[in-house]
Amino acid sequence: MKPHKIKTPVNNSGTAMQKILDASAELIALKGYAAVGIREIAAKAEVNIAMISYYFGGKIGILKSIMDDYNNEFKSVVKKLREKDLGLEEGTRHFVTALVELIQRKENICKVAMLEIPYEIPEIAGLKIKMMKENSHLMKDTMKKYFDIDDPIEHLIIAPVFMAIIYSNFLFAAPFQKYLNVKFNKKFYKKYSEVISNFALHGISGYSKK
Amino acid sequence: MKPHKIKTPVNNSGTAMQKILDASAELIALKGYAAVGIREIAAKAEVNIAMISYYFGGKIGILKSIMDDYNNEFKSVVKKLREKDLGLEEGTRHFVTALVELIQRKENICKVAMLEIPYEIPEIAGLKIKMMKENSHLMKDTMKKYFDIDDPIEHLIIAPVFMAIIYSNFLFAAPFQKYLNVKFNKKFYKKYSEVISNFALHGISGYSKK
Amino acid sequence: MKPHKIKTPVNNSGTAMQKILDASAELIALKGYAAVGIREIAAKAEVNIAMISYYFGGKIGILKSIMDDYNNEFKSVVKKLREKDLGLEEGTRHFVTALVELIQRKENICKVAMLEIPYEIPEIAGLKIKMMKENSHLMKDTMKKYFDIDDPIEHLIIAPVFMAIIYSNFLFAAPFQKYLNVKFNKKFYKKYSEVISNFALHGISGYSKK
Amino acid sequence: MKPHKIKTPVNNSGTAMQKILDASAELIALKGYAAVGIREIAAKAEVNIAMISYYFGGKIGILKSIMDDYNNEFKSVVKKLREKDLGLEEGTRHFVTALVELIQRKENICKVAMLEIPYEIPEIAGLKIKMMKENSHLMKDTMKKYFDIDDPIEHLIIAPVFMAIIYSNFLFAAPFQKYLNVKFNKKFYKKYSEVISNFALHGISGYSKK
DNA sequence: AATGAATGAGTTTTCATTCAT
DNA sequence: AATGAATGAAAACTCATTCAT
Repeated sequence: MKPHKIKTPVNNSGTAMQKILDASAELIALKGYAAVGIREIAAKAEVNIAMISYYFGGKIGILKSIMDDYNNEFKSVVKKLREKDLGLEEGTRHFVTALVELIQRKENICKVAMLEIPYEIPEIAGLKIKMMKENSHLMKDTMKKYFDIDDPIEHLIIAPVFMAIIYSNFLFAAPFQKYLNVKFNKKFYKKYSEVISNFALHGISGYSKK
Repeated sequence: MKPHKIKTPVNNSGTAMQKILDASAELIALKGYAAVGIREIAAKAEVNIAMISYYFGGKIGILKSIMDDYNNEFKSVVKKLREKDLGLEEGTRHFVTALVELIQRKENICKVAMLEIPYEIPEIAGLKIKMMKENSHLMKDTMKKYFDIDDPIEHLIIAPVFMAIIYSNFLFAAPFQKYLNVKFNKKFYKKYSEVISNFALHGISGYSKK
Repeated sequence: MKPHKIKTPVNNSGTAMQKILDASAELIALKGYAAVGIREIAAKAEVNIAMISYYFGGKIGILKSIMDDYNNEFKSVVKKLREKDLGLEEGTRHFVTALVELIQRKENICKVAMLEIPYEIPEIAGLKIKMMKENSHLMKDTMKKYFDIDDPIEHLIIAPVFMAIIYSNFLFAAPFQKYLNVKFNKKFYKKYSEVISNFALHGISGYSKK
Repeated sequence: MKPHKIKTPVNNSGTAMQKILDASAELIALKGYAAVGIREIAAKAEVNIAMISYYFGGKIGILKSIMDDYNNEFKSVVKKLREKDLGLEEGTRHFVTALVELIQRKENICKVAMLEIPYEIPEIAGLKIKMMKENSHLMKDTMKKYFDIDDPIEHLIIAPVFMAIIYSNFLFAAPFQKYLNVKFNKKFYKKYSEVISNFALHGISGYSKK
């Protein structure tokens, strides 16, 4: 298993490389990594099957690429947020909005990065865990400023709750979009950001410092 | 593809059938349905490969079995809750507690049933959607009693949020249990039920009728 | 790459396993390991392709099996020879005869084991080197009894020379058998043993102790 | 398959062509023709993959080139030897020395030419057989002058024995050089030529005319 | 002369399933 | 009820070659 240097993705969106990434993200988001074959991907992307190995060094390279993409996007969101140094409420609303915007823009990428746990590549699995911990700490620090939460267990509960709320639509509704007679369009996601932010802020308020 | 009547599962837990189900649930929860092979299952369950086709009529039969199991459990939870006819707060706490208890008891079954969308068997996919809609309606009716929510879109947002909160640990923390130096034991899940209930009740309180 | 326990070869010669081994040895002896495909092997052996993975855990397992077979045979030859405790001349003749007999009996196995160096499986490559060293030592000890050879370099030259002589036909003539209008039959190999033995004994005589 | 005229090799050793040949010979000598891919060759030679088809008309062209090179070298050795018209002993020593020198100088070329039998290109396979026969006749004629060998079978045995002796190191020791704690350097090969010559002359002496 | 992208046939391996016993 | 052998299709991947630039 030789290490394949994944060619740096030039996002010229007509590119074979980009077409593969797009097709992959869509299919994997829908069916899961293992259930999608490279033939299917190649067919959807309208490229030759061999291109996948050529560009990504194998099927798993695609997943790696997607994860990297998401990680970069997510880091960028967090970084921008920190620079602004907002208060609790505004900070929460900005965070939610930015994340929802990201989800809208790269829905498939986000879904794949969230749900797939690539045990096959410990390198990525490790990266994912690392990010999770970082976010967990970030959230803990933020919350300590505003809330009376001492129990480490509660932190362990609340950080995932936040992520789950934000991703809720997208985990438990979006997959059934076509059966639900709804369109998850811009307008919807605007509303969504608001409702989610409200819910989160009220939800956490039980702990607010007197 | 002849229709195979799955043998009614006699839950004598030493049974080949039960061993297959247990092994399957664990593996599928971990890796996803498509990523698990029946050889792997047979090996873990310590039964002969051919037994799987024999008992379940094929790999997909296992998934069907798991889904059915979850559905029955979930229906039972809802039924019991309805019989009790509790108020909002107590009702919510009971619901959350019952669901968390179910997750503890049948973690793998729940995870598989939640996350796998078996497009391959429209019959099950349909069933899943049907259940989702039912629950959505149930939740909508309940909420209408207590809250000022008119916008159908908001309902569409809030129902998944509830599910997401309840499953949050389990989606965003449990898979990394061994990396997080935590034990998700009974004590943890007791706390978890409380925190989640509080969060949900506070979260929704923004809409509470004056 | 999971370690596959190669099923213990039951040499019932009608067996799928044996048919695969026979076909493989013949083809690999002719073309070399890398040049032979498992489809070709399966076709010649008249078994299903999947049987190769089933029995040998993959193409490389066949090579391993062949090497093991040869090693056992060779060890058996050496062991028997040692038990007899013969003098130089008789010992040499016996050794050559036994080896030539082995070559006749399992020509393809011998050729493959001699010429293929399975770098892909360090385990076997190592085994091969180990055997080579053992034989080298054995030969050195034997020769010290009868000959005046001190220079370690000369030992390093002479041991391979012996092997080369014995295998000469088989390396530089047998592959062209059909072009040479000869039949390498029993009668030929009887003569061959004699000539080789004579040649070796005379060849080494330059070093004989006065 | 159009006939490709291989560009006449200009042995300027920095040339892409020469780099390909060097890399190929080394790799093929190590692993065998079939086991080596042109990508591997191109990588080692540090040229673009397409260059191989460009210069050699395909992978097989490389092998052809190597074989031709060896054949020319070998013919040159034989020709020079004939011109000198030496006696048995001196002739043998010269022949061995010249061949060993050739092996030293072009080890990989020799090994490839000796061991690879390119059934895929009948043209080369035929050439190889033709050379083999010529050498065989040459040797037979030479030996008839000095030895009492009538039996054609014995000739068939002895010619390969000679080749095998000369190539012995190189077949049964050189591949394991790094495991044997030896350096096969100039000094070694000088000794080697001597020992081999002695061995051959003594070996054949059993047949010497009274 | 030289390159990187692209191709399609080829490779080995794995899959879920079925069969004979 | 239970097994180990066997199957054929499909999986991912690699190959030598060719093309446009």
